[in-house]
Amino acid sequence: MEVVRRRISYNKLGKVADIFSGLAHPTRLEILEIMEDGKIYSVGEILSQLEIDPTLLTHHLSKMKHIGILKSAKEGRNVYYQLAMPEITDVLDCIQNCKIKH
Amino acid sequence: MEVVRRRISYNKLGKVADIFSGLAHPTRLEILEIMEDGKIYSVGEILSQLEIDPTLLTHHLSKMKHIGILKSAKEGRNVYYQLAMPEITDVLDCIQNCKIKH
DNA sequence: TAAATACTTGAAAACTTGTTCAAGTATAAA
DNA sequence: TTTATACTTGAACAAGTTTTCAAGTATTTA
Repeated sequence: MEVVRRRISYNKLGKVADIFSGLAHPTRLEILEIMEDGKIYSVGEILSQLEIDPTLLTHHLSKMKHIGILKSAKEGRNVYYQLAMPEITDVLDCIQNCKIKH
Repeated sequence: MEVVRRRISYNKLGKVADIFSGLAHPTRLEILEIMEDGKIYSVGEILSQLEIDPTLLTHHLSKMKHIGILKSAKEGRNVYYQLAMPEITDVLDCIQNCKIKH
């Protein structure tokens, strides 16, 4: 059997895998569900929609920011987060349409 | 700020997150790159294209099978794997087109 | 029937991630 | 200026994942 020429380097696959890791948690998907409209949300606004500890939310948000899924800006005493990878909304639409047995 | 009605249950988000976990490893993405043509591949054929230990490949394949990304069938002394979620090829196309800084 | 091939199993070790806790910083309001 | 609000930090622990190792099974070939 012939060896297939690799189209994507292992290194790039690693970066893509990191993005998938960023999506591989139900709370982070909930956060993306809130943010998928592309609007800006403060941590407090996100917090008010999730039943989760503020510290844990910060950890999830900073992970998503570090991966490049979200970006943030401080204004006064609030920190505002926003989607930084709008392509991800397509992935979310796909999830909304897809039928998973539950 | 009004509380948004959740469109997807936490439970379903958990299942979606499991699928993303299945994609969250460079070797598993390499496997999908091989399998994205929808054809059937034996473990040995996959092995010949990856520099990886057979045991580790089995572990990755069985994880992907368990999540529902792949399916398998035994024939003689070979085991053949195949994509079970063809939607995933769209995701791979998307990765191929997407520009990640490296 | 014995040996080789193709793959799997399950447990242990090594590593990574998720969660909680106790404190810390920056800004705004009293 | 003290106090409250909004959020972050980092360390400690728990939980999960990846990798390796030492067998093990099923099927075919010799």
